[in-house]
Amino acid sequence: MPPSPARWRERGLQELSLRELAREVGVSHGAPRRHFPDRQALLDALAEAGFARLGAELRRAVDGAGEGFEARLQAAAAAYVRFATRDAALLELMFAGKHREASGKLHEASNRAFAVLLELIEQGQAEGALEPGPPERVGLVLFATIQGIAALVTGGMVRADQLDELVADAIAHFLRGSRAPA
Amino acid sequence: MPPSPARWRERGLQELSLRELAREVGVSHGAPRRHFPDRQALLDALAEAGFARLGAELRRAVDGAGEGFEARLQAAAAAYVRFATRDAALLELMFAGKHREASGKLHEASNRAFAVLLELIEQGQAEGALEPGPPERVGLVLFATIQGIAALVTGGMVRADQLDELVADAIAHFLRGSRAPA
DNA sequence: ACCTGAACACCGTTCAAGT
DNA sequence: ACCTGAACACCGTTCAAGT
Repeated sequence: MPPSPARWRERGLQELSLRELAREVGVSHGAPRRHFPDRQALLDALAEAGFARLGAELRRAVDGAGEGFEARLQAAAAAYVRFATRDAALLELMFAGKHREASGKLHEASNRAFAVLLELIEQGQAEGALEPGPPERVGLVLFATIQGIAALVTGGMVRADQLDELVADAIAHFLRGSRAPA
Repeated sequence: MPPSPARWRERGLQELSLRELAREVGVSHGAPRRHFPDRQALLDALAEAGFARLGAELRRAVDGAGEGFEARLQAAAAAYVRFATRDAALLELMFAGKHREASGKLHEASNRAFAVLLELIEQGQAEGALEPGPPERVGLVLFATIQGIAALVTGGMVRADQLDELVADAIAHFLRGSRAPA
């Protein structure tokens, strides 16, 4: 029995088969080659679409969370982790793409998605909740933490229903460590 | 040209081929089946060995860092991230194994490796550097951060030479957030 | 311009047969 | 007990041929 389409979402976009895809669309196995020169090109296109969707979800979360920095940060982190756990295979693909010298268009798509987070960091700095400095650098530990939480969930070390609480804990912990030790 | 064995280490243990492996060892392609019933069994065995090595490296790092909690924590975090970036493909395999209901032996191996970190958390709690509570829970955000940093490096978003500084920053930040707000 | 379908070199897995 | 090698059903990729 071939892996159902749903299996690709939850775990293992790597094992997506071009031939099976073509079969499902009802076209010959050579046809996709006209649109995607090779298998990797298809995966890159999926990753690019993934970044666009991630960016849109982050934007929506931030915009819907009011004006306060902390609420916006919580919302963004929750949205990111939700995306990461719902589409773990896709996120893996998106990161793997960056790793092997992102194809340019892929890199742009990624930058657009992360722009939302950088704006958020800048707001936090303006409000004095985060230390000053280049936003990319200041946000790095924060982003690593969020990404790591997502990894714990997709890795099965944390149950999905503990997710929101863990994210809230992590954000609160992070902000506590960011306050000037005045 | 077949992927060289070195390629498996750095990126993509998933694409390890049983047939190629057998060819390199100079044995027929059916032979490995006697030792590993299927491909996943081989990957599980590799993951199990990976946990054993990770545990040993963590133990060595902690033991070689003196008695102080903070120095030990820094050493353990650095060792973990070093392992994660040097053998990214192996770590991915180790986590993927946990995800699909670890085969028992794999779970045990993982627990042995992480026992080093739990002991460390307990020391931190005893010294008052970390909040009280179940070590598994207290260490979760910390572990997520370390794991996330490793992901940033293997994902190419942070250069390897920035790694040590980033880890030190993250640990310092975390400990600052852990102090009682007295 | 786009699709088809045979062909090639690879897989993992199964299994009868050898020693 | 362990290995061999043919067989089966799958891949990705290439390419001449069709419309």
